[in-house]
Amino acid sequence: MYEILFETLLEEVSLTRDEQDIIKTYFIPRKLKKRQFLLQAGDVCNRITFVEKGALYSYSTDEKGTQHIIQFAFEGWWIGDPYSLLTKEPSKLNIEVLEECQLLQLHKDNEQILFKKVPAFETYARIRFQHAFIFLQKRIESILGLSAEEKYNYLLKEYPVILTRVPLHLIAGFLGVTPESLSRIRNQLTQQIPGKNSSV
Amino acid sequence: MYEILFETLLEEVSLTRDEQDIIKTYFIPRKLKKRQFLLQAGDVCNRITFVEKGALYSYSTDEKGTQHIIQFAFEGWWIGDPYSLLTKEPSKLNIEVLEECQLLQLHKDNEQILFKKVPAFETYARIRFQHAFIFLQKRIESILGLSAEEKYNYLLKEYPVILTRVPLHLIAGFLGVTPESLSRIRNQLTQQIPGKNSSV
DNA sequence: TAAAATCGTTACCATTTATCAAGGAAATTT
DNA sequence: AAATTTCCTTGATAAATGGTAACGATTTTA
Repeated sequence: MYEILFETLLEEVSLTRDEQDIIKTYFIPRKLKKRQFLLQAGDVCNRITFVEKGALYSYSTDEKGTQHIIQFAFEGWWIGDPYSLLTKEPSKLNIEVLEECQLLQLHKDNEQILFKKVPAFETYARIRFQHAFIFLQKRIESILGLSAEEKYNYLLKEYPVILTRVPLHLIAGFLGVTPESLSRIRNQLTQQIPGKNSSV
Repeated sequence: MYEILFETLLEEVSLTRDEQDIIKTYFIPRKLKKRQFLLQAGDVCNRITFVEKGALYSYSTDEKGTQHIIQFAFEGWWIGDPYSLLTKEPSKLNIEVLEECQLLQLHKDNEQILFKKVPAFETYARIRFQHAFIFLQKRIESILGLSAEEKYNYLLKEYPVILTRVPLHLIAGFLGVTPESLSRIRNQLTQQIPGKNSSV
């Protein structure tokens, strides 16, 4: 149940058995089925969620009904709405299940308690945000100036796992293009491959 | 010299006089003039930089020579290349001075030492990355699905300070549009304003 | 102060991407 | 198994944005 969590934590910090047991007591397991919501827009987010198994994604919906995909989350990833968590304002995000999930949730009050009891857990939190920040910075770099085709290729190269587990119209929402455009791009790409490199 | 730094830190965590003195000893002051580089692509970034006074920006340059603006930094902000800092790989970013700067730099080894000596400083680092993460998440949300005009209006509303201190072609690079497009957008907007709301 | 570089704008045309509409394949539900 | 929904694709057209070039205005440099 907590295998992936501690694998993930131990990649970044050292934790004694005792510390691991303390941490364990504050995480609450939760199962969700496909299409269920972990968070609905309008609710305040007050837990961070670790994915032991399954897949989810967070998104906002604009006036036209277009989904803007903020994040996907698979095994070993964290998901939540840090803005709502910080400000206590109602979230503008939905977090929805893509594949049946085994989750571990930590209430933000308990997170603060854990920071005190297990300083290494706060170190982990810092490192986690640091990584998440880098991830987003790279994503922004990939969004700025890249054409839709280049963005898709970037995803294909850097995060192929997303392509294999997420429907294309959500990937379109992640890249900021329409599903139709993404479909056309993929069509073009497959037509380029067949006979190796045409210029040889 | 360290006024803004401690103002900024004390907004998030408590620090005794002693702790403040310890922190002070690890930060190295540095002055840079307009157009000088804090970091050049190819160099490894091993310091984080706090801006006491002035303005800088970080960017990458693609094959076509287009600048992708990653970040601006003004008084009270941090700047660096966290990816290069983490991986020790040569940075792909340039960090250049926009307005003469008074900076405070912390070497990453000293940052680790500070985390041990002053735990509250690590707490601050966590909070800082948390805020930075939220900032980027909002930026991504604004980039996805928003038209160039909407992106500009978003910037105008949320970060007007940027508009007042940064040349327009850099703002274009920040929004991911060409300077020409941004110019056209601004032109359209000024033509809409004149007689209040035309539908009244 | 003269020369050079930077910055912002505009015009024209090309390209990319979105939008609207329709239809088929596959998965899910009944 | 039939019906429904979801997912992906394709075509035709419209809208948004980019690329190139040229022009002053301003700032910086010599």
